[in-house]
Amino acid sequence: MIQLDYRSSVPIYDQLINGIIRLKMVGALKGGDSLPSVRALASQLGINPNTVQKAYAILEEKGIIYSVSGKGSFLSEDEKSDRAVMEISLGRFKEAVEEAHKRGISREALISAIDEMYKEEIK
Amino acid sequence: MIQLDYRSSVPIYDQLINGIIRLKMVGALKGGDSLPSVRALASQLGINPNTVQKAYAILEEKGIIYSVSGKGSFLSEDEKSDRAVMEISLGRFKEAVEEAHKRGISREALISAIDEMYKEEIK
DNA sequence: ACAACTGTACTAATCGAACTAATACACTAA
DNA sequence: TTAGTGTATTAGTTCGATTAGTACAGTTGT
Repeated sequence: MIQLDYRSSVPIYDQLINGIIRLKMVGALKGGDSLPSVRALASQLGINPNTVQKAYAILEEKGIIYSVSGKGSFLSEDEKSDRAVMEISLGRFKEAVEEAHKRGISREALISAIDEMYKEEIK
Repeated sequence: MIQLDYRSSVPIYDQLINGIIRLKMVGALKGGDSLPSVRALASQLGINPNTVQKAYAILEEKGIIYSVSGKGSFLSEDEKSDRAVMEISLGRFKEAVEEAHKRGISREALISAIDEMYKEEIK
């Protein structure tokens, strides 16, 4: 499920958005799957329904989910959605790369950091 | 100089900290160099002296600068400081790598993103 | 000694975004 | 009809960041 860190400065709705995107990236959620209702997810996580709705609204705006009044919210199935998800995930990484680049960190230092994280899979 | 984005959700004092670290990474500031006084930098940037002091206090805590009452604030010269700076810069990047890893993004996709940013230097 | 700087410390007030709370309405399905 | 869904709106709360003002101690140059 989605892990929330209430102490983090990252807004809850942002953590929700990231969580759902991640579940899709990992394959735990697929196109057409239904999401928990606004109220259900809110009570499950102990937060306000408005916060969930805000997250859903933003995800819908990005074309990653779609909502139908009276029925529920579902993950989009078109490939545009897939691209949006990858775009967002890579987008954050690119920001970090740009930041590192501005600081004069070498390409090799970055790749080392990556390999350190991915080493289990390299062998 | 240091660029501030007042619209950003990143606190001003954090932007200050990053800015100074970046100036050191790039070599614009070196060990022993004096920093602007708390009041001078504040008025130059149009912010409150307390905000600058907070940034300086945190930088001092990390060993990146040191302050002397009545004299001013200066960049540390020991290599421990250099390591701290690199640590912090790389630390943010590593977080991004971990995030991408959790999402199932491949090592190759990350390296492509890096090369895209560093392409001018590769040729 | 004095004036003009420096860093440091403290308290109070302000501001804004995030979040909560409560309610209402329209749609869908059993 | 009843119970679930999404959506919308308004008001209030909470908390961290920031500002504001003041004070004190050390340094430097005159």
